Amino acid sequence: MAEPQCPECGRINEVLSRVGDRWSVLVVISLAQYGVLRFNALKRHLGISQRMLSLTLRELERDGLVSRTYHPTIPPKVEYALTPLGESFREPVKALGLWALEHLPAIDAARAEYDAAAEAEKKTA
Amino acid sequence: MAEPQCPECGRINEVLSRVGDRWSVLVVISLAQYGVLRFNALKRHLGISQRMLSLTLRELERDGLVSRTYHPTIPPKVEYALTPLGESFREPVKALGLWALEHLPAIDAARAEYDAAAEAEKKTA
DNA sequence: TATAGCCGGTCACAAATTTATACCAGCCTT
DNA sequence: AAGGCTGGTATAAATTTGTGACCGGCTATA
Repeated sequence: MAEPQCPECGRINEVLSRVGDRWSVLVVISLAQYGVLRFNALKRHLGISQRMLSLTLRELERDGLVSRTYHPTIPPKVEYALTPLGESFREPVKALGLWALEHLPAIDAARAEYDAAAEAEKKTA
Repeated sequence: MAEPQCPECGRINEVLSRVGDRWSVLVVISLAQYGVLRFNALKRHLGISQRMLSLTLRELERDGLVSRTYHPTIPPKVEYALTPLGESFREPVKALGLWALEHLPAIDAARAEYDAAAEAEKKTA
């Protein structure tokens, strides 16, 4: 892949490839909603595999969006919460989520139409 | 992967997995900025591979966010632009892009700190 | 007392996705 | 005649993602 002509695109790309994947977005949404969540609570809530949750949380922690607190109780607890940087990510993420929920029907309709047209095309050919 | 306990997460996940990947976001940002762009202009602008641009544009077209106009001139031209649905996606995407540009330094700093701590940890162990 | 389960992970492996590379046909410039 | 531009596609390699088993330490159930 060549370098982008547009340097901003490179930088946006860079940060989106870090925190822009859908698991990260969903983790941030969930933490924003509940404040604090434990590992397995997140896992059940999102329907994510242990491995991906583990990786996603470590990356989010590394990027400073999420804090990890280990409680050496019995049984041990690990709590995850948003940092101030993570909180600042809530706004754009919320906007994205709302748009997603609002326009999902329109997208589904567009998809169906496109697929129907493609199908008709195929029969013509 | 199990079903999510949270049905909203499932639906947000669904739509984000369609239009939430970073190439789609960057294409929308670019089209929002320039209005109309040709295939190779987008390619050079974003630094994306031909294949991924081709796939991304076809998905965006299928989901009704982008329109594709073929001009059978010599040499042939293919122009891409945002549809009204795509236009409505500008706002949340712009918020995301701005957040990305604004907080990239903070993320880089958090990363550096995390990595330094991990490095120190390793030496201790 | 065995057996099973929750806790927060990790490990090895398989499957899916992304990327790089080469190629296509048609026309234009050098 | 050689190479470049147009908008792509085909193939293969590299990377990312997901699956299932396993870990030690504890507890509740039968």
